[in-house]
Amino acid sequence: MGKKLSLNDIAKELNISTTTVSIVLNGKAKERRISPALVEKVLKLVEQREYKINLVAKSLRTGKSKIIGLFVEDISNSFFAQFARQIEEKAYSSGYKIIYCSTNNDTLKTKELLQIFKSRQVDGYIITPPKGIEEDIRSLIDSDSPVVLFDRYFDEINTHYVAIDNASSTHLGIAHLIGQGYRKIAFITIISEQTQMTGRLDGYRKCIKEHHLEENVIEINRDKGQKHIVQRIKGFLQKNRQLDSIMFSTNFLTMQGLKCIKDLKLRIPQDLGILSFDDNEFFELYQPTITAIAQPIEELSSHVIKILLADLASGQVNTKNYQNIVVPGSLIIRDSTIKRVATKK
Amino acid sequence: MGKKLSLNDIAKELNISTTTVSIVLNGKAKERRISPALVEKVLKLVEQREYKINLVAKSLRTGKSKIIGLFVEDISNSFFAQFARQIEEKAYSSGYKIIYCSTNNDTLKTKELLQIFKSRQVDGYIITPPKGIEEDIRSLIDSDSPVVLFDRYFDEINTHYVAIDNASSTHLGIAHLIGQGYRKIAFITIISEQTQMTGRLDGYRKCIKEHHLEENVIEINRDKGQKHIVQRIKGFLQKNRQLDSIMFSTNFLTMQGLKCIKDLKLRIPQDLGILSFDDNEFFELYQPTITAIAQPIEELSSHVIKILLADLASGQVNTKNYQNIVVPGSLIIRDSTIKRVATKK
DNA sequence: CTGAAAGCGCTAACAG
DNA sequence: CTGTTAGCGCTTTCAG
Repeated sequence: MGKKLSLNDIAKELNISTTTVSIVLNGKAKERRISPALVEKVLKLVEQREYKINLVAKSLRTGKSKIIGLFVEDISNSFFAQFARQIEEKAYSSGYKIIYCSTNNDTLKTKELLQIFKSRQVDGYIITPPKGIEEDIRSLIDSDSPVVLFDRYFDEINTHYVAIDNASSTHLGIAHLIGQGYRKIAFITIISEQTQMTGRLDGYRKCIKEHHLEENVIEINRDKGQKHIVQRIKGFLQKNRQLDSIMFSTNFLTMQGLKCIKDLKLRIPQDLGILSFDDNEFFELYQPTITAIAQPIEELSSHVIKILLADLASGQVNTKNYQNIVVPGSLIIRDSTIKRVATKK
Repeated sequence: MGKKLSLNDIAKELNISTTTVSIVLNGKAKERRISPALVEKVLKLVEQREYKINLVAKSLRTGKSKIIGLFVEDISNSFFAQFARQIEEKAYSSGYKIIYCSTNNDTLKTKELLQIFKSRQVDGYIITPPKGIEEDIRSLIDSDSPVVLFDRYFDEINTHYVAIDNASSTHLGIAHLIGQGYRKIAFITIISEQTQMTGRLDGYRKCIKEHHLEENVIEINRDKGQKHIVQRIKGFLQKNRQLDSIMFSTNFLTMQGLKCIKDLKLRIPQDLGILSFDDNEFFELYQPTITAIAQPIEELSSHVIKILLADLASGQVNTKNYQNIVVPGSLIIRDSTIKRVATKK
């Protein structure tokens, strides 16, 4: 209760200057040659009085905060949640704290949030950018804040980024379907200009073309809500009975798709082979288990934090040498795409 | 690039004092009777120069931050993730930002984090507390920071809290099993002294006792990792073939349990009725669908934010009148506990 | 080996 | 109607 203890208070109590206390507390006693006896005394009183530094004042003075801002699209999505958790752990062990927020792919909200983080002197940023914030990213970099984009990026703007190779991973998946004898392969995705989505669509198209098959793509407006998505998928399935397999471009769509398939009483994989971009704990539990392209979250998060910490340590953005890291996804083959198990039991 | 613009800079440029600029920017022009002409001029320049306030300095001066700290046990758990997202939205629309972090139920980490938040002058706290931080919570309250505990609480300490009625909800679930003709009902839970867990166990015990049935509880050490959990559940199921149903005390355990049941090729609900505390998108998709106790996340988050904002608005903790809100869970009956569908097809 | 003094950018009394 | 002054709590030259 009452006033919080300040550096000054404890300095007064010892009849020394705040400077000295500050030096001791920042572990610079050696280099500033403070006598061990004094150091001892300071530390003791600090301990006793339970003095706690005021980080706001420190930030104001130093311009640093030891905080990394993490912007994910949606923290309630398991991919981002797991990513966030790993980043948090890794940052923590390097003395950085993470503060995160969901952008919901809302450009305006993201701009505001970015502004707030900036004026709180956040030291570095990890961002899954919504469209239209290229300028804000650039201005961040211009003001010497390290930024690593994640999951998606902008072709027109030079930054560090870490992402999965969406095209080749999708290609891998479609090739697997074809290898299993599927020929009428649809691709269900959301309307998006973002690289992670266009990459997936490109991978599908490329593979289909290479095998001289027919494209069948449906792009759904995600903003219209879950009901709309389910309706679209269901309608699509009903009107395209000739399809023998489907690839969903995200986790989320796969879940909705499975609901539809269940409602329509289609059998997997006999009536329909199913492949999901993004893995998920459920998919190995579902009956049948669902084949998926898994993103190496651990690897992605390691890259991201490594790049960011390097820039943070060097005190400046490594403009000469932007890291653009693209890692392959891995195909986890399960029962939903294996025709030969179709007739088991 | 270069120095950031400060209040002072823009004041100088207009040959007025920083005070005036500050007043204008804080919307107090009217009450301080600043001339509309001047206000206009200030606003215009601020716009033009893209001046952005330094919130760190503001916080240092005012002692406030317009930030709420949200401590959840694990952000990658869907229950907490959804909760976090709702809180975020609600706080946002009241001018507060959320910064969140996962405690992982780690007392030490939580203490550290709490300290950091405190010294960053976070205005209010929403916490799912790990054990052993009673004192820290108390000290927070003593320093006049509003705190709302969530999901669990401490009997010995007076605070606001919002939680589900664990005992009655579990009781409801067990009664449902009994109503369906199940008699040998086991309860699989984790070792924990926390109220949310003890409450669930109590509810089970009470209901079993009322019906003169035999208790069968297994408590698993969660800290030993996922493998250990699976082993324990599997071993338990193998050694207790007489069981006709199981209630899992959390989402997470249910998922692991379903894996075991699948491996052991037990049929749900014929061989084993399954009931989960905590619902989950997957449970309505699984074959068979899984009966669950759902927590009303929307309701919980509304209560939490309302209580917190009230204290925040009043500028002090409402010590006279702590809100202790306990809401009932709802039983969502699906196929996993319905014996009569056992022989379908 | 230690301290004085300046100042980070902002706001709030109090004076005009 | 507007400005002066002081100070939030800390770090950092620079001078002894």
